[in-house]
Amino acid sequence: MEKPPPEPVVLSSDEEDNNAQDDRQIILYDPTVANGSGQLVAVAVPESDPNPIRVRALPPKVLPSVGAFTVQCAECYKWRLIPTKEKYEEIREHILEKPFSCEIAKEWRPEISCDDPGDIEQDGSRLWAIDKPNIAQPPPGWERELRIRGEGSSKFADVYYIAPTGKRLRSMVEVQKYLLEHPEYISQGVTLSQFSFQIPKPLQENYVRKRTARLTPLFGDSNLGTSRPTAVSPISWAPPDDATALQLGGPGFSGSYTSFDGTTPPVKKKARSSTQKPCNSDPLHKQHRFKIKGPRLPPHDVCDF
DNA sequence: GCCACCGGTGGC
DNA sequence: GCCACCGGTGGC
Repeated sequence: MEKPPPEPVVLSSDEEDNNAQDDRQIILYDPTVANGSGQLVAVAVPESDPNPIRVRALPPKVLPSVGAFTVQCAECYKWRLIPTKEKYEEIREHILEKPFSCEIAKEWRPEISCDDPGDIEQDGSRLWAIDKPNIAQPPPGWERELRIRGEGSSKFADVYYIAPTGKRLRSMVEVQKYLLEHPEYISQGVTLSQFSFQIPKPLQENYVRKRTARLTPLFGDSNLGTSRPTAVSPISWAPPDDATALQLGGPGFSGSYTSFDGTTPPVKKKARSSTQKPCNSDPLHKQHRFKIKGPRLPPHDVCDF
């Protein structure tokens, strides 16, 4: 085959970590747009944090966050960093009809061209995730916020819309309710079509914990209370191994892709004190942390604008 | 008391 | 398997 169909949207994020210089990133690209004109979009650092490189002072939490926005040129396939989140959203909104190219980047980098080296590469130092194309820009005054969850979560990320009043909305249902309660926005022209809670998909397959198998009727079914003593046998599940991670090189990928380093577990797995599961629904995952130990790549700080 | 974050499931 | 939704709670 010739050139792998390019990908559309990419997003990268830096992971902040207090004591570890773990800068992974998330980059998103959209394979669905692979119809010839591929382009990738990357996420840029939120204006609030002009200094993405540095780690926030105290947050003990430390979650990965979007560190940069990038988009792939449909012609040369190189990644171009997008200067702002707004610009990124603008590009992403029409990425299908209007593929991105280095030409467009001239808007903020007059000198740039396909002859220049890419701004960023997939080198394993960051997490990459595939963003969805054509997501409407948020209404004026509103902000669409993407929060990356920690590794091992049940979901990769969450999207929130921040209303002009500061109210955070986390689903279409909430948006609709909010709009109904604040007709002024509706009269301003705000509609549901301007919202999308689609989240990007991490390239690293194991970043998100697989959903625990629906009840496996191994030992009778939901036997409330009457759990068999013998029941739990962690063997039933085969953890993925490095091999899995490698296959990420995936389709349409130029350049090798390495899985993230498994050095610091951003994973927090705190056992929810009160909630004890009826029947050990998920022995495995909680016990053994299967981290992929990839060759830790040399710290490469890519995007830092 | 609030809310950022996470888990988990119902429904497709 | 994926996604939308939302309950619960730990930590402030």
